[in-house]
Amino acid sequence: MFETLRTHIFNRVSMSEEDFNAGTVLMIPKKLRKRQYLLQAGDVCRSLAFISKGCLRLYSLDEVGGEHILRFGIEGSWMVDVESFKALKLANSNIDALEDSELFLMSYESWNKLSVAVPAWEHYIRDILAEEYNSAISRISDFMGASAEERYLHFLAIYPDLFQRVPLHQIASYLGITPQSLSRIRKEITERR
Amino acid sequence: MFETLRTHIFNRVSMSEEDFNAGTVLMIPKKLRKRQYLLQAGDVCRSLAFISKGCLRLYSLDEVGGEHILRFGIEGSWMVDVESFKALKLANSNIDALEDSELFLMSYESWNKLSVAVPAWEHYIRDILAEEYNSAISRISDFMGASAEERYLHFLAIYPDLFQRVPLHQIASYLGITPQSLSRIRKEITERR
DNA sequence: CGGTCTCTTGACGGAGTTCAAAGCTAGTGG
DNA sequence: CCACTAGCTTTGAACTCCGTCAAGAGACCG
Repeated sequence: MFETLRTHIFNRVSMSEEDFNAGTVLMIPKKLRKRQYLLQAGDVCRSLAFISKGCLRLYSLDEVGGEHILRFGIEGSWMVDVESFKALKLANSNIDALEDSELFLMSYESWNKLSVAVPAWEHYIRDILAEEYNSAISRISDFMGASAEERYLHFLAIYPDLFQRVPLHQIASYLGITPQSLSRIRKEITERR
Repeated sequence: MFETLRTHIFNRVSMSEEDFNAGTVLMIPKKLRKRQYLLQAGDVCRSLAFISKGCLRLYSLDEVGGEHILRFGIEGSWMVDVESFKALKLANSNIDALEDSELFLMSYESWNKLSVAVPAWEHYIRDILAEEYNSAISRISDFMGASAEERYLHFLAIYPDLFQRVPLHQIASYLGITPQSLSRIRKEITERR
């Protein structure tokens, strides 16, 4: 049941089997259907979510209703609106499922207890946060120095199978370009080889 | 001596005076002159740096030698190459001073001891990391949805006095545009009022 | 002073957007 | 099981923001 999570943790930090179980007993399984919200802007993000199967996106809306995908989450990654979860503030972002998905939720309260009781879990989550921070930084770096085509190629490197799983216009949104532009970039790439 | 740091911490987490001191005794003061490196790409980032006075920048270089400023740090903020510090890897980024600056350094070893011994410090740093993560996310959001002018206005809102302290071309680099474009944007803004 | 660093302005070009239309695909209900 | 519709993708044409190249004017410091 927790195999994906076990692998994810043990690859990163050393943790005893008991410590691992101390965390997993606090987790609640949840299934999400395609298009179903995990979090809607205006609500409070009360849980950390580990994705054991499927694909989610975190996105915000601009003044004219356009969606900006800030992050994809696939099996083996965590999803949370950090800003909202940290202080139980109202969220500015939305999280929904791009495929039927299976999650394990850990509530704010459970997480606070766990992080005090089991330092290994605190370290694990801090590690994840640092990783996410780094990938955010390299994405900023990408926006500053790379063309849309280069960003698309980086995306393919980071999420090798995602372009076959999610619609093109979602990927375009993640890259910060229009679907039309991404369509042309794809054409350009295939024509070159 | 540690007044800026004291304010910064006590605004964020509750911490006893003893816990606070347990951290500050581990910190080493350091002065940096304008243009002096705190970290050079290829070295390892072995310290967290709290800026009590001055201004630093963290930047990377692209293939053609262009500088991309990923972050400014002013008095009351922390500077570190997270990727390098986390696992003592070789850094891809540079950190240097834009003004004569005063720092307090906490070494990797000190930080590890402290975070185990004093959970309040661990929470504090985790909090900072989450804040930085959020500001990285909102910067990405900016690159996706906002024009260069809007990004400049956001920059002014976040760093109200920085545009008087650092050269225009550094700000342009932070915004991901050329100095020429920023010059024109500024002109445009002043002409409109 | 003289050189380096910084900022401004102009002309031109290109990457990506916007608007519009049409073809394609997949899901849904009759 | 087919037909229909909504969502997705592609393509074209015109336009726009910003980058590039180039030149010159201040400002600061040794």
